[in-house]
Amino acid sequence: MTNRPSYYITTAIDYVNGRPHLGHAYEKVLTDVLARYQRRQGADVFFLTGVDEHGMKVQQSAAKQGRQPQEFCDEMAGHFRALYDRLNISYDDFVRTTQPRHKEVVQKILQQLFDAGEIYSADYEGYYSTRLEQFLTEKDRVDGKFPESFGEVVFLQEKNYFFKLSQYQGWLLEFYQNHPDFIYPSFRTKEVLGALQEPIPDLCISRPAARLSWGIPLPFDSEQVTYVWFDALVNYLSVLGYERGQAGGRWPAVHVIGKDILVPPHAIYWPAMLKAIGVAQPRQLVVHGWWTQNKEKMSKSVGNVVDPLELIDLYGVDAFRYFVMREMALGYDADFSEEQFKLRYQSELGNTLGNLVNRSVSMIHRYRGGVVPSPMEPGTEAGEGFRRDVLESIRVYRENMDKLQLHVGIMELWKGLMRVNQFVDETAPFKMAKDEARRAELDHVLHELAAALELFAQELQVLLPGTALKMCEQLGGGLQSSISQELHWPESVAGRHLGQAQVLFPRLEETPSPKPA
RNA sequence: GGCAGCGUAGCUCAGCGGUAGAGCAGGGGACUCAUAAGCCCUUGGUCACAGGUUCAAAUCCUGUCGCUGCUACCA
Repeated sequence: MTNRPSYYITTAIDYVNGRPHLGHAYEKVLTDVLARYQRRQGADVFFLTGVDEHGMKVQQSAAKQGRQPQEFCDEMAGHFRALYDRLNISYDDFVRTTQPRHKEVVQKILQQLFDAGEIYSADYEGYYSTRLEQFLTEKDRVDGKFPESFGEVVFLQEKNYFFKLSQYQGWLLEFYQNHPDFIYPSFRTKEVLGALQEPIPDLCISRPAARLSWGIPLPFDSEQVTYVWFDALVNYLSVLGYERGQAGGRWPAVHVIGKDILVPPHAIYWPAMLKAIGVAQPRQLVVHGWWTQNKEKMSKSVGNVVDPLELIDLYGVDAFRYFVMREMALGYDADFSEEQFKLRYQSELGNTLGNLVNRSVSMIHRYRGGVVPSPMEPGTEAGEGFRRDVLESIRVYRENMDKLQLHVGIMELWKGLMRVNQFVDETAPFKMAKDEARRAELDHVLHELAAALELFAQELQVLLPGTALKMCEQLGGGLQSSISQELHWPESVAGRHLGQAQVLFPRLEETPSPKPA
């Protein structure tokens, strides 16, 4: 047993029908940063990500390639997992909806609800497009006819199962009125409340197995397979284990999702489902926005989809993590442009951070043989000011992280780094080095530099885990997995033997023009 | 149509009741430890527009315009 607070955080599970893109990568980095941040705060973090593998599109894609759905899923899941490993995502578990542990929980929940009379069967009839594999509504008609794009349209009558969602409308309304901070950013709550103004119909949760075979069979009707939400959403519970009304010990979760799956799935279906099975509501929904590319919507048809792997190959994992966290205000949309990426890389990572580490480590090597000297006794007013400014930037960074204002927090941290660069110039250790009489002063300045960098390295392991590790190697120390309550100036760096100076973020070469040898 | 978010320096954004801010980009300067990096100074905004509340409004209220998004009986 531990007395550390539990923190269960999840990403949306990605649908394996397509390759992962920038949006997928962003969401996982975001969740990873929050998870790592909480771990440093001392929380007992459990971080879940994974993939959604059932459904018509997967069934069709597999068939198109003449393969079994499971085989197809195995390959696609591999792509996602490979990307997340590449991104240094510190997930504790990777769920796949085709895993037995998941199917078992889905069936338990369906059976529980069926037994409780929360699920009923009904016949549905309507026009159905065989080409799109979906039912059509009257508004799909153009001039009284279904357009050519639907292909053959037939009138179908079939049996389906429904979840009594409509009876939770009043409860949902009240829930959101009483929990204005359940969704971050809170303005999204208004969208949910808006949706709840209209009557919500019961939720169809099944498909005849004859039409859709790639899914989890209903435990009470083998002719039917459950459809989308009772499969996908349940992943959040299934990895924790579930017995009637009893979620695993790490529940409730913080769900990180995109704005596209807030209403209705995560804001309406999921709370109602949890309520129906007697499980507590999630702790919070963190809803992020979308990336555009040079102000245009990213889409496969426009051909402006950004491949995260390409960027990582070119600039490194940490540069990618930095950019997506720094550029997007959590909850809002942001624009992706490689120009902007390069600017931030060069200026903020290369110059402000990388060069600072490099110049500091180099000076300690050059002037003190790579051993961090001891500071002077009670610092001067100016020296105290430096410490105070650095600590303040970290304090404000954390304050903003706590409020999920990640990009603001990062800006604050960089203000601190700039303060250190400023310190180098105002104390000019390279001038002190030429004057033997200023030996103690130089010792002090070099110590303060190492101490400041030590502080930043420890903070940066959340955002830039690889870089933080490199910084620690150069500083002759190691990463601390969790933080102490009070921020304090690390005098313990005195006496450390530094590692070799190494460039963290190499300058980007100009447009490669062939140079004569 | 309903609702929401945004509209602050060339660009990206912070500020959200008390004399307009940061980073980048542009211009100038002093330095040399360092990835021709860093530091200092500087150009640049009637805080979309119009009303209102207030001793005082980017900051609160109303309206207008612009951009974006969500939503309008897919079982």
